[in-house]
Amino acid sequence: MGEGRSCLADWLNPLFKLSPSERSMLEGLEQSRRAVTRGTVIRRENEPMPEVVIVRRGWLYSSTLLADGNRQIIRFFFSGDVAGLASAAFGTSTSTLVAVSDSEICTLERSALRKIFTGHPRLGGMLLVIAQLEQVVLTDRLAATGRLPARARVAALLAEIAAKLPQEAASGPAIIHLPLTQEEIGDAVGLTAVHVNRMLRSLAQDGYIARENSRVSILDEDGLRRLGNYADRRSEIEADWLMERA
Amino acid sequence: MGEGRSCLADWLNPLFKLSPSERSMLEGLEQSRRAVTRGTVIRRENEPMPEVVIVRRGWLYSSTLLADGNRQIIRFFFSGDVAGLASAAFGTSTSTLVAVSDSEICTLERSALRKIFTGHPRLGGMLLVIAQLEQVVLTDRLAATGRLPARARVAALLAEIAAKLPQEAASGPAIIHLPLTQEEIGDAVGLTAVHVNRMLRSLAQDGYIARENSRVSILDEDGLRRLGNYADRRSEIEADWLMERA
DNA sequence: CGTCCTCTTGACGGCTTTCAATAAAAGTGG
DNA sequence: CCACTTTTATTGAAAGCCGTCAAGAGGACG
Repeated sequence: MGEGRSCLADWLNPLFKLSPSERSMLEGLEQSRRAVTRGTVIRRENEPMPEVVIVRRGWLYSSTLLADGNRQIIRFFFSGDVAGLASAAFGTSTSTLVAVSDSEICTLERSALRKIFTGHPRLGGMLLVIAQLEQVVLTDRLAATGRLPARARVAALLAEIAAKLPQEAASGPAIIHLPLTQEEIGDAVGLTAVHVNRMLRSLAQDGYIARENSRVSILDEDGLRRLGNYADRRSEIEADWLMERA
Repeated sequence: MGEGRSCLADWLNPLFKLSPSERSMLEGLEQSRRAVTRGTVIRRENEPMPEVVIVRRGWLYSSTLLADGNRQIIRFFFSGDVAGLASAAFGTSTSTLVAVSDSEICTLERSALRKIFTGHPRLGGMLLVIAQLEQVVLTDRLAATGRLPARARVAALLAEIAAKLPQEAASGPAIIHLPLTQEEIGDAVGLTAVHVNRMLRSLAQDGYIARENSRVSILDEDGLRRLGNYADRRSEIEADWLMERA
């Protein structure tokens, strides 16, 4: 990772080979860091949202409330992810943003977007690429929610989290710390907490995972991916039209 | 609509007041028009996709296949919608694109994106705004699929189509021509064709709609919207950071 | 130590799917 | 334009998945 001063730059660089000026632009923008503790509500649905949020460290989710009071968790955000790009199009937040773990975020004024697009068109294009990646991931989630049975949906969620959450390097099976309640998992995949519990038990019985408190060992990551129809979309990005520096 | 030579420009102009040079740029890009008949597969999943597709007239949908053979219809595209922006980020199509009705589309080379971002940064920003709008709409669909019962999901779909499909101007209730099979409707909202049939009947019995063959009369559009938790996101766009011309 | 939240498990019920059969509509070839 | 075939729509019955309700256990926190 190189411990850059901009984690968005660290996220983009492997894909696009940022120029020094592009990198320094991003570093200049990611000024206002803020630490948030687990459970903190960073942004509430329908509140004014003047800034874009970038995750430096930790883990967030965004959710929305339906008229009947049900909640749907839209997606999770990990280190380097841009969490509030919707503010590019809407003045108010379209979803509630909550910290899953203790995290560090930084914010980026909307006006900075204009600077990016005018001063560094190629960075603007990258923002579009990011948006498209997010859209395809959302699409995968929609397909899973609409067409897969409960157990597969839970498997898909675990596969995604296992793939994106930085692991403590270790030899044995990957162990992820899951500070999500089963109700939150249910809100993410469209199930009740009770049924999430049953599906987790079922996945454990079949040897896909093992559980102890809020730690989950991923015993068969490939199996989870197959079950949940999971694809790593980030590795499929191919934006050659962006590669020539303008 | 003004019958401009670029329907993307017609789509954008009410929101952003395009400059003459921006408009002429878009008109220059939308060269290769093509007529497609109902049912035509414009792009197939995982095929190379070198272009962005814009809908000039008619109506498309995009879908994806899961490993178990199930299909999920992702979304519908209407006049002015940009159907293949994902090609900005991926070299291959992430979904299959099919014409619902006889339609006219035009395509835009990927290399044109670079011209847009470098020559007209503000247009680049608009593309990002479009992407965000699409994402929020997708989010609404995910919430409906994950959290609403069958009847409400069908209502949401009808509400969306009624809102976006250009109506034949008439005095009575809006009548939409629905050349979708009930299986396709089911693939869009995550239900079987059989159950879609029952839900349509139920909606008709309760006076929300009336049906005759493939025509659906929308008798209570507000009611459908309430049932389906439908929101017109396009009207919520607020991208003032884009308004100053660069 | 008590309270609250979360997890766990069982029993039951309802919504949705599956299976099946018929009717209606649309497409095809003569 | 008419038989013929294929697809789509419709409806009923039965089964299954998931939600609801309920009760108890285990932890976290004050």
